[in-house]
Amino acid sequence: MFRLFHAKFMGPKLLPHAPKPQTFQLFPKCCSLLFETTIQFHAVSSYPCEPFLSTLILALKSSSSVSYCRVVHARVVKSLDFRDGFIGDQLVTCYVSMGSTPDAQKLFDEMPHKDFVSWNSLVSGFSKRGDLGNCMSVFSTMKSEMALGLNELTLISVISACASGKARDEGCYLHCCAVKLGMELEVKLVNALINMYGKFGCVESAFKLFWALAEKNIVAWNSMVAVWTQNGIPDEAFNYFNMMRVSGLLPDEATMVSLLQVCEKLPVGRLVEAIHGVIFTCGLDENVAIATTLLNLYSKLGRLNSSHKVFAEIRKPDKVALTAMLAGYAMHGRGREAIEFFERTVRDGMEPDHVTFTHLLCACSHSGLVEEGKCYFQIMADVYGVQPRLDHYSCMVDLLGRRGLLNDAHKLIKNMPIEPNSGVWGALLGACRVYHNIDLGKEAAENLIALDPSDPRNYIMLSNIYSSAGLWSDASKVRALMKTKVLTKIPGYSFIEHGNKIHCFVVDDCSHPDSDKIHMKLDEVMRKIQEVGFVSETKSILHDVDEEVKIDMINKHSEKIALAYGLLVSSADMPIIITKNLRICCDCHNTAKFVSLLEKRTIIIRDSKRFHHFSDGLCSCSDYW
DNA sequence: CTAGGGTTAG
Repeated sequence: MFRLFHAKFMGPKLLPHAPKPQTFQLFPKCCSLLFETTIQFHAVSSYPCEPFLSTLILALKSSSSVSYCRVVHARVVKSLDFRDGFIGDQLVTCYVSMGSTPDAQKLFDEMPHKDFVSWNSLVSGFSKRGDLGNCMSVFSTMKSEMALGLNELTLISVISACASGKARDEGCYLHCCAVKLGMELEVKLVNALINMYGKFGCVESAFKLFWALAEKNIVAWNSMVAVWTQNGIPDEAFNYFNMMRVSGLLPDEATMVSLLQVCEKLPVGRLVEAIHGVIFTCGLDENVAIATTLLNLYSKLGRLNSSHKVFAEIRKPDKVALTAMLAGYAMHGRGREAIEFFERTVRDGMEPDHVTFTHLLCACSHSGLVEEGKCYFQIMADVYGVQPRLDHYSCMVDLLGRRGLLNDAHKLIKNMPIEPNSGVWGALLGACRVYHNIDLGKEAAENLIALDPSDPRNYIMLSNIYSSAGLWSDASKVRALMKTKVLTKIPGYSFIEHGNKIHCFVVDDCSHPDSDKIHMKLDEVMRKIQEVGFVSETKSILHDVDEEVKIDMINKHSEKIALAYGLLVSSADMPIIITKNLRICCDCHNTAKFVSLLEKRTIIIRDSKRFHHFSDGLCSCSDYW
């Protein structure tokens, strides 16, 4: 009976139709049924059926159930020995990927004939879970126990673990190992090293390794494009992309994803459109990963409509794509739409995870949907089994803080089961600034400074809090402290794209060729809006100077200059899109509202936090930001 | 019929 089943299931002719692991994932019931059937077959027959078991184990991997793993394990122990080693390796991989380290270690220790694959199953398992400690310790045991020396693939696994774990010393040590073993020209290994050095910020080392490679394949080129991207050097990323094309290689998924990510740092819409074109010519327009990156990028560049279009063309959006769309709504302050989208996709079978909830909560907070946010925070754990992480707490503190529920936010932080990070305290501080709560603001700022004493923004914010309360001497003490630590304020920049160029302005900027015209336009606009009731909001100015001087200072903010330039050069039917590296201030926010009404223009300002769409005197953020 | 992670997406 079993023979028949076995032959039918695994027979060579029918093999292409044999269920793949993914199938089991989709049909958990099928999966468990299959387990039961197998166990029964085994009960009546001791026929060794390794291939069948290995298929089963593949299914196990996607079931993420340790108990199923143990059931199969028990059967294996009963009916087979480990002479082959094959099943044992598979089971080790299973246990490790499920996070059941003791099971994996125990089985591994019991296996009599460990080969490279056995060792590597363990090493790569730990590496994949980001468990650098176990990964390294297994690696060193392996190194001392295996007389044969080390295998290239094992090294690659450990190198990857160091890359994601930011373990510099270990990483350099592994590079030495590789050199010692004469593997410094093996493409796969070198690519892993390039990636690692890129993650460490050692662009130079990555560069040297790449150019020493005799055979530069597509992955090597992609790795270098990624290195430039991750280290914020867009020019070189494009440069390497072009060199890659000259060398005759066709860009693939990874190339395009990295290249698109470079554009995130650049406020250049036109460039994205050009890359979008390349994606089409390379026949990559149906690729989900690329489409997701593109969707995300358009959102970040202020073009939610374009995001929408890209999303609509994804034939079968996966969880990542759906979350990217949700993030788009959140980023643009479309709370209601985000909730509707979330509910709809969950109804259609999406299983939300911690990232999904981060964006959903973020959407609630940016739209002031306090009750909804609280509710989702609750059911996230209760219904979906997603335990709140730091990001979720930041969102919740932000949500409560925006509404002025500062004590609730403070209580939430105090009751956190995990140590709050800068995101959490930063959210509280932001709220304290808006609602002028000095005591809590001080506490938040002090915690922030303790967490990162080298970040100038924390001092600036503390100083801001004191200034807005009129406590000038405290404010100047903080600024003096900054000076002794040689910390300087990050200057604010505003960018605007026009005529194939990016125009960048700082505060009180007069360096633009058309500077005179821009400042005349700015004066004109400010006068116009003051005539219809605009009043300057100078609370955020931290210096102890006369009101008039303050107004003069605030009127020279970089976003106002960029806005004046936008009004000067762009056609009336186009939105004015401005990018700012810091948060927009209250006064500039008000200015944009008035200008959108008086000049009948759509103004989109992307600051370091989010987007503001101004039209008809209103902002999409409903003054929550 | 089967085996071990080079790059990239929320």
